[in-house]
Amino acid sequence: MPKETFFNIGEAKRTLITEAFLREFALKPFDEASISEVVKQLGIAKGSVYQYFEDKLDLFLYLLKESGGAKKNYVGSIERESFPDFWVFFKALFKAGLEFDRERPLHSHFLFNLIKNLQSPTIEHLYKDMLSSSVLAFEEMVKVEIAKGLFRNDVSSEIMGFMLYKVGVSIQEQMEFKGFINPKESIFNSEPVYKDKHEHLMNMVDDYILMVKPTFDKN
Amino acid sequence: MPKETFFNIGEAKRTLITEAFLREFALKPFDEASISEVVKQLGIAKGSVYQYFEDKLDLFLYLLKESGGAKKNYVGSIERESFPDFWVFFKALFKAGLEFDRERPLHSHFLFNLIKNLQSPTIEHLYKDMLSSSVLAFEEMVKVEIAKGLFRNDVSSEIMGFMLYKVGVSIQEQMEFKGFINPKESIFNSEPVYKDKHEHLMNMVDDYILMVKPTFDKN
DNA sequence: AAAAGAAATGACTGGGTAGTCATGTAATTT
DNA sequence: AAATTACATGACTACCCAGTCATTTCTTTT
Repeated sequence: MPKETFFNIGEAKRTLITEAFLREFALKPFDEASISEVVKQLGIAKGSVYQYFEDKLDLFLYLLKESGGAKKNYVGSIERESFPDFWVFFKALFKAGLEFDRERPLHSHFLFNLIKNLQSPTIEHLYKDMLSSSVLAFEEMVKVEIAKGLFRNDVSSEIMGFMLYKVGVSIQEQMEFKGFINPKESIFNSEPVYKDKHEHLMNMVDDYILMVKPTFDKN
Repeated sequence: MPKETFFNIGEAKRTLITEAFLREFALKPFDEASISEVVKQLGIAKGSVYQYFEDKLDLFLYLLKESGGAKKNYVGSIERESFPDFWVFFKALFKAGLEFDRERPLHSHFLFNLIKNLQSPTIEHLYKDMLSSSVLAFEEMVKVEIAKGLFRNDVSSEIMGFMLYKVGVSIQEQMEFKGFINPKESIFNSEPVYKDKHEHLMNMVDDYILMVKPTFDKN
């Protein structure tokens, strides 16, 4: 948790600082991200950062919480019950993700790089927790569909949940792999990752759904 | 490429040095891996390393080539033609991977950590190349199956190839995620990652095949 | 206006790193 | 045995970093 100080300095400055660090941690793994460099960019003293935060990890966790919270505002309201079919629901999640990306590009960038970010030895332990919670969420979705009789029940929900999680990640990774999006460049230009690529992504999602439907659906 | 010197110092010493660095790069991302620490472990002078190699990257690339070559000796001989069915072939690849892991644990460790390893900013450019070649290999496999009329042709081979690659990776990741294997610990104990877990992995492979077959197979 | 409190500062500590190079030692050739 | 070549060494350079803290500057309260 940041110190009191950080919330007393006024929103304008707080935002400026937050955004600069979001950028830094979106570009580099935790251990490579440099506080010294960011304060140079910001034109503030390094000591100030330690008036606001306990240490580097505290700062990182703050950014993580902020970004996660911001994304929840977009994705959190989407409920399975509002959709007739899991895959329409699945698409809606991506659609919401795109809105998040458009309106909160820096938070989006930060979360985009999170998986790579967490590989740093110093915060390895966080990785397992994050992964677990993500995978578990997908596992729960799978269980619901199985209970509804819509997903097959001859494969364990653990494996299906993990696979479903991987499908979600793969879609984004393939967008990057194929050069349709360029996260690093987007951060540099302060643009959303999926700027002008909304349709492109949704098409990719459609392709993936078409492909993996038979792996999950009953019959 | 290592310098001449490295091949003049005798196999025993060369192996010792190689293995120590394989361990280091198996444990840490490129930028975190420390030459200083390894030479301390080895009890040799740091300067010696720079008699053998141009720089850190040269050393890393040597290890990469060695490990890749070693793995090819196990996996390279397996040909699709020898199997009636793609999935039997797919299983055979994993089976060969297990032999490699058993007999060349250090190389196996190194390659296991490679994906994480390559996230380091310094060698990011290598990442794309490595990923490309892996994905392309799977894409080619998919194309062959489509041509044979065994895989569906209503999804692009690019997406299917990428997915197939991801399936392979996911199997290993889930083994780790579920705690069935523990790479870090295995390195520490100088044991194969899949020691006593061959059957376990092959069962996981079977589960995955059962699950994803409908995504790839025609009908 | 004076005093008290809050925030900003940057030099400094202690730690780490990759890579260099002049010097020393060992092995090989003459 | 002398000369030459090959390898080994570790102190040293030049650079990073996170985090500290006494001091100064600004802001608010008295």
